[in-house]
Amino acid sequence: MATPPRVRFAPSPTGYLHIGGARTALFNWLEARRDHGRFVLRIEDTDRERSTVESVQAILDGLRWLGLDWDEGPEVGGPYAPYFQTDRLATYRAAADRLVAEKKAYLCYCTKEELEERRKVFERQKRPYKYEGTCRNRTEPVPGRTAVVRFRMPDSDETVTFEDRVIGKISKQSSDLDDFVMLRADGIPLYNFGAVVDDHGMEITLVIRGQEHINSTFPQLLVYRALGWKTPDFAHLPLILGPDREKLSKRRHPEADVMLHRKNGILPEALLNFIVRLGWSHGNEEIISREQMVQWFGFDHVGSTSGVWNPEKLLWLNQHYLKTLPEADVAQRLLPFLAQRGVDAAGDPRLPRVVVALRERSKTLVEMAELARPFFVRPEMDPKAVAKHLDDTGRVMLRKAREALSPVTPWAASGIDPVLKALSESEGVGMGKVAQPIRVAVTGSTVSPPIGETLELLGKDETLERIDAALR
RNA sequence: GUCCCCGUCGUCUAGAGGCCCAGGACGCUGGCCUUUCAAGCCGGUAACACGGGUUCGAAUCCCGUCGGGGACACCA
Repeated sequence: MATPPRVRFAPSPTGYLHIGGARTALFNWLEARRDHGRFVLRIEDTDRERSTVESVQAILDGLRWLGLDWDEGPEVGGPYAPYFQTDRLATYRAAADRLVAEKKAYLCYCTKEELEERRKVFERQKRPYKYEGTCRNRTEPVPGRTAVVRFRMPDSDETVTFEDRVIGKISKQSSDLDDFVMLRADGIPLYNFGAVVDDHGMEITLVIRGQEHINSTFPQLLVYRALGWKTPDFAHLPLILGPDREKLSKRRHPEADVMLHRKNGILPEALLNFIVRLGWSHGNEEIISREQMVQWFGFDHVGSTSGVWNPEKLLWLNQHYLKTLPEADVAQRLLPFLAQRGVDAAGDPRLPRVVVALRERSKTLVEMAELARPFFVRPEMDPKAVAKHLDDTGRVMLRKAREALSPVTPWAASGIDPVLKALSESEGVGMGKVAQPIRVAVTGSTVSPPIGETLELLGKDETLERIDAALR
């Protein structure tokens, strides 16, 4: 507690920001914000085959959309720069050289083909693969080959243990580990080495990551020890599972894409709220603002059981935020969704009122935009709605309604509703018989806010014109 | 297969030995409200994986079984 924590989110830029990554980033961010610490963003771009600059951008965009700002990292710099691993190769080389000199690591000349061959043999024998140490005691280079650097596991078996902030004590036998590759021949580090060198170099005090990394913690711990470095604390977060109960992955779960949710009209507030409750809780609280998260967050209430993605709850939260955020704010965010549907409502004074009228009937901005469209442009008519409500009797009622409506002034729900009510009474029919034909005539569908409100928002001229058009 | 982690309603979870014949939320569902669709309000449904211990007492501690997931690369 004495020194503020330094935490980091270290994604590899091999695709868009996914939900699991976003949640890891969020927990790191919360930990840093709560405790006046620093949130570092480091890009682990050491997989040159798959890393792309587009992915880096996609990840930064995703984090920004969620409002997870980083104190150090790409585009903002910081005292431990650079923050891209491929810009830090000299550091890894130096650490690796030292380990080799101290015989805690060694040069390995085995080829990938040879290793692949051995791996197959192990597989056939149904034994877990482990590097066999072919080069462990080699003293001379193999001509014509370049060497990778391997970590030398302890000769005698021992128990490697650490105290996880979420799970508690976790241990493993070192004999279950093998001499893993730390550095490729071209000097680019592999995860278990690069992460350690950087976490130490960047003075990270707490490593927060997903449970899929528990097993890689053990070799990393041995690297810290070999280098004589103090180890950070670890907190392994429970996994997020897809509906099939398997780890949420880009390959099989489209909902793993953070930006897909944005496209689907989900608000970042809702996504964050949903994600934070997957694995963390604060009593019975369900609706949790960003400020409250920062205030309440702590690892004592992070659970250790995996959570399943639950789209209905996300939608429920989304509607909650749609209903409670200031309407001007929601209106602003709705604009691009309207634009996609050919509606330019920017600056239209009715927009915030339309938002208020629609937010309790929309779960997403997409739904809201669709319901909002008829208020700004002539709608296409839903044939089923027309057939049902604008049949002969419907049209007769619509004509009468039009006559009753035309003298109404001023044009407001408070004046419109009594007129329609009176009509339904004089005709001896329910309000539905009166309102539905009008609703279909002006919005093209059977669903809209209360009829008086709908007509008021639409305006008198537009209302009467649409009724006339429907009557034609 | 080996190793690691996990196991409370369908789902997210509260629960840190008696407050629990288990609470909240989403979903589903009955009702109310109602001019549509919603929203809202009231009610219902549904869980401590199983078996042994420890204890006066266990969802909570220990062991085992079963189940689920994760990791086993010159990916991260």
